[in-house]
Amino acid sequence: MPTENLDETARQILDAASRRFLHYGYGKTTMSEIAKDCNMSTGNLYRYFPSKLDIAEMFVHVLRREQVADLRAVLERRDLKPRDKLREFFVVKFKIAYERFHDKPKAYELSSELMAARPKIALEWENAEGRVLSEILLEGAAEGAFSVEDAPNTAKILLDAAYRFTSPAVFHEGEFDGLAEELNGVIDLVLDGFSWRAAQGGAEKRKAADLPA
Amino acid sequence: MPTENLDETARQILDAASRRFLHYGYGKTTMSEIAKDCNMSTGNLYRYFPSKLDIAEMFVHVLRREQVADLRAVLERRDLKPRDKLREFFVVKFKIAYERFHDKPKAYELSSELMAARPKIALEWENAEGRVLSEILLEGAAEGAFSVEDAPNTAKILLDAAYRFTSPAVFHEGEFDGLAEELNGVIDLVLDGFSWRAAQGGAEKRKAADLPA
DNA sequence: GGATTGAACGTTTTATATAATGCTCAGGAA
DNA sequence: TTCCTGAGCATTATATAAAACGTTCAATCC
Repeated sequence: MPTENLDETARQILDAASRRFLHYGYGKTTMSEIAKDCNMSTGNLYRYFPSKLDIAEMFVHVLRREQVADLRAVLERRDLKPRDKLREFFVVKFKIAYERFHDKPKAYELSSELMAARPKIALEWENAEGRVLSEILLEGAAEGAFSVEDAPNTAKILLDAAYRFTSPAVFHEGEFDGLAEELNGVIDLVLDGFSWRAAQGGAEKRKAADLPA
Repeated sequence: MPTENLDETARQILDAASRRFLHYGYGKTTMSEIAKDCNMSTGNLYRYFPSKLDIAEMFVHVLRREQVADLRAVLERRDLKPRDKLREFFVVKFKIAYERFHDKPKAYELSSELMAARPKIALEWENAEGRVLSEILLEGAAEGAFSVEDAPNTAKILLDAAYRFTSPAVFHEGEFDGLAEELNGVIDLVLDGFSWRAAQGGAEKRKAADLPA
């Protein structure tokens, strides 16, 4: 997905659309409004974007790049050990989801509509986050703090375990503090799981023999 | 919530309503249809239920009692050790959510509408499940398999960690096997966490000193 | 007198008509 | 030739009218 190598006109269109998306929402901004903001005709918009939905896709692409950058910033902090980075990764992700939902309801609505129309781009985003998390895991493995057999898969499992705190479809009211505490509880348990695996000298595999016939 | 000590007429109403709810959905079944099925007037329905929504509430109450009974059956199995009960608890809960969503879409829709109108009853249900899970944890603690400081709170944390696999708002397609595998990955990690805590001889507390200033 | 009815009320849902929107493309401007 | 326009088309959204619905209660029945 290009976002720097955009024609200047395309950037102008994207900016105008973004302002209206944030203020009025996707459904309430029209192509002719965007065109008027840019002093051009509706037809000309289509020389830079195939459709209105593609403008929206580029818009959330920019938003999400910022989010992934915030998460990557956690990875690059020098003052945190891998275990603390792991916790901080999810705290930041939780805050992003919570604040987005509460402060930018229009952006949330836009994301929802886009996900419904373009399910695939949700996967790309998850993968980008998973890659950052994998790097944290590998760093921890290198230092002996974790014992990670398959970093991408472990990252996916961790993202699953924290899903409750990062899925925007879930938040309801001013329950931030309670949720944050529960998230820390999950992270505590997960970190203890890693401690156990590290102490065992390797990733534990579930033993099928333990299950009844 | 009473469900056995129901007037026979109330039971008749509930049965008629349930059939229509499952077949046509909540919105598409009318009070006059229910009344006609029971050979009575619409007015008479209100002598047994305060409103249509209360009939729906009783309907899902019955459904969910069955689900909690399925979960409690796991607790009472003699052939499973506590750790396996914990895994089985979540596998059963996952299957319930998945099959409900795929096989009984109308019941799912009904649940959603009821949750929107009566948010409190979702909490009751969660608490009922949490109680069963707490008992599994306490059993494990008694045998030394787990080290659990606060069983209800730990149960809540575990339910959070498995939220991805039990929230009906999440399922999309025939992704059952993949999700089941990920759920087992989460359980593996959680069980390793419990192993660590048991080995440490007590529930680990997160140390604030570990976090940077 | 206690149990039941069904017409009547205010509200919600649905059906319909009307306006607005996303997008295309033949033609004009640079 | 290259870039741009805006009227026109099919579709979607909005506004409005009509029907149906949940609920109540005075009248009716047993």
